[in-house]
Amino acid sequence: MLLKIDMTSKTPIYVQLRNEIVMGIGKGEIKIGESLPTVRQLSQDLGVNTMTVNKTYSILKEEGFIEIDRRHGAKISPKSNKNNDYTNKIESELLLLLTQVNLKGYNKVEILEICKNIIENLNINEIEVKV
Amino acid sequence: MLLKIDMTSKTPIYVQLRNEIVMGIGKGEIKIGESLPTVRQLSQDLGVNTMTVNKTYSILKEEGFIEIDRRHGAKISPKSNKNNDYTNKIESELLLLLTQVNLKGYNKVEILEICKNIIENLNINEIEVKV
Amino acid sequence: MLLKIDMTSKTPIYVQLRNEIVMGIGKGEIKIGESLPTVRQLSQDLGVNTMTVNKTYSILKEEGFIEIDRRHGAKISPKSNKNNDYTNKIESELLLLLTQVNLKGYNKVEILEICKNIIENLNINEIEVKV
Amino acid sequence: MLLKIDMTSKTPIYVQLRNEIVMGIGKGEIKIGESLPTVRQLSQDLGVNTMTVNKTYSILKEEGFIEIDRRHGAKISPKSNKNNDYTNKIESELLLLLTQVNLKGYNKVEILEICKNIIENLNINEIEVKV
DNA sequence: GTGGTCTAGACCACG
DNA sequence: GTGGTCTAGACCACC
Repeated sequence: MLLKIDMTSKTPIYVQLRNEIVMGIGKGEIKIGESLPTVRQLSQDLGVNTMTVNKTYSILKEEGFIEIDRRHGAKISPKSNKNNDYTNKIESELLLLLTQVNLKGYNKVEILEICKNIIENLNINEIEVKV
Repeated sequence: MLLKIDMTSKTPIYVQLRNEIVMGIGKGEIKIGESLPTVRQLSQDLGVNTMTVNKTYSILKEEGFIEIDRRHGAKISPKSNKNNDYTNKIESELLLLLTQVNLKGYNKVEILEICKNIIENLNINEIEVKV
Repeated sequence: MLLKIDMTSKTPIYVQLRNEIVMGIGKGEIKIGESLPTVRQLSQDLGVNTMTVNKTYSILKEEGFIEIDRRHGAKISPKSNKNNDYTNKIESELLLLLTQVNLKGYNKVEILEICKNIIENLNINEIEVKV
Repeated sequence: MLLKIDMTSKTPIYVQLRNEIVMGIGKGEIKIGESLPTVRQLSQDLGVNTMTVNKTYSILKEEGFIEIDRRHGAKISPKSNKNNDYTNKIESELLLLLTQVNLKGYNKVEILEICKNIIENLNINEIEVKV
């Protein structure tokens, strides 16, 4: 999995890193049960502070994407509970996003098409097999 | 249009306000050509500084959602240009979001259903009529 | 001469109007010695305040582009003195503008080409004949 | 780089500052990759508010002249994308400016000479080497 | 340390 | 009347 960070982005580094890892899991580049690099390793590779990577891992753990095993570091979590709070939050973000697409001049059919295209390419099978 | 701000949120006030107004336009609560409250009025109503509201309006103007008419203040913009940069940005956010939904255990059909529900309730007709 | 005003522009109306008239003179759409509309007439046509048009005319007079004759209104001035102060001001604006073009990635040849194209289309002959 | 602000000018401080910095980059007084002073430092040196400098930096960032690196502050951007919207805007300003020079009594040859002089002294080579 | 956000006032340009 | 600019402080998020 290749992790790219833009130091000049407005988005905090720890958020970028979190997003990249989530995308990596989604794409199947890193599989359930596999380990993430150690905090020290990753921070060195990226040239960022260890605190930054640490914060990223804490968030991923909090969100249920990874589990932190004291002995073996951070592993991709096999659980994928449908968490209502979390899902609601994402749905409201989705609403905001699609509203903007709407206001930018796309009609319902076009917006649905955009969504379909994205959904088609989601790496869902791999995950379902594991679960 | 009811604008609610969470003072304890981590999200900056001016961003919350921007999002609320975009949603308000999307829902048709405020229509194209209508005026937004004056900076002073809104800042007083919300109990925030005028510069905060000012910044919100500047962003909305920059994004093309409103226009500032020197004579009559801020109005909802009738323009809805499909801007490629902007659309690409939103699409990548959409990808991230749907990946998360995916990882939370929803399959393709379910995710598509979520999108469909949201799209159904978008207030597109009203907007098209106005344009 | 067609004068177009954008009420939602960041540029003040009286400046837009001043610029449009200068361009009109430059293009030869209105010739030396001819009259501009009265303040009242123009303000009514454009749907702007008479003070606004008044301010535009004052500036044009100040800059030497028009002369205001109490009996016959505003006429395009036949004089075109090379005023050092004014020219210096324009040159520094020119420097700023060309510097930006430069920083946007155009080289000397390209920038010169841009200038040449614009200069070619200036309506200089008409003016020189009049003088 | 020496930055001079005219407190009595009609031009907003943040615009003056923006122009001065663009000129500084153009002249090669500050080179690509180098850092601008911190917001606090510069605001103190100039005797203006931090928010004023902040606004200047935001605009320069928006225009692509600088990048804000979370770790090291504001740096001169190596990018120099030819942006069509931006270029068109500058070209119409150029047309207005050259029309004024024209109306002030300069003929085509003289105007071209003025442009040539300015272009000659643009610090283009330095920039191209750096890129 | 950095930039980002925010406040409670104020004054100005514009129309 | 409107939005735009500015100040002198403050606190926060990030690294």
